Amino acid sequence: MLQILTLVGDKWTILVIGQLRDRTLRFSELHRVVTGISQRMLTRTLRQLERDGLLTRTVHPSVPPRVEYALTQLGTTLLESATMLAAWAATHRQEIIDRRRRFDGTC
Amino acid sequence: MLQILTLVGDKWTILVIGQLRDRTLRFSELHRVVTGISQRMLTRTLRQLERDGLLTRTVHPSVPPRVEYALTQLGTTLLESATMLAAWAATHRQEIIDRRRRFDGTC
DNA sequence: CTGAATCCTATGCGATACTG
DNA sequence: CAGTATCGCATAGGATTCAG
Repeated sequence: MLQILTLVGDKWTILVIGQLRDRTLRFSELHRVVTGISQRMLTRTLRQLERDGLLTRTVHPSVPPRVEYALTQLGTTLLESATMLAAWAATHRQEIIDRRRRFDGTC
Repeated sequence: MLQILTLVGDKWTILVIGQLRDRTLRFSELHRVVTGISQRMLTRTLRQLERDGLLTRTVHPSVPPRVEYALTQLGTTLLESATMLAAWAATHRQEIIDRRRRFDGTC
């Protein structure tokens, strides 16, 4: 249970599946659109998501190699749930930032 | 935005606010009901949640000291959103565990 | 009881270099 | 192109000790 929530809380997980919302992307394309992610972390994140059945990894045997990642239906449902949380975050973002500033000021 | 999602993804955050869903708890009570949390992490988690306005910290000047923690309305809305995600996790928990096992087996 | 401060270890993760 | 392997630093976090 905690492992599942930890999955969602992971910074890169959300960003990766967010990029795959309605399209298929190659490794290099993901590397480009997920700003700031290292090759290492992208690989690891994709492996875990594949392992959990949230996305599929399709290898097209060609030269150069071509690997495409796409959300599964399970991954899509997770994205939808996570989107709700993102909506909460977006709604209260400024409020929280303000509180933080005030809290830090009163120390 | 990411900082907000990271907040939710944090292991202890969810467990702590979950315990405060419908009641006020003292530091020592939280320490007892949030299984496995160290004193250090409980303190830090509570500070951050207070800083972000998700809970209130009330000190009753007495001997021995008595400090009570309670969710704010903002904290309650977060808990509700997080609960939706927890519902997703609960629903698909077994499925994910199975997929993991199968994935690990085919290596 | 409710913390704050210190120490110490494990791990996370970026950077870099190498492979099919 | 799509990774794997290795190194090295920074940070997280547990254990312990001290304080109001």
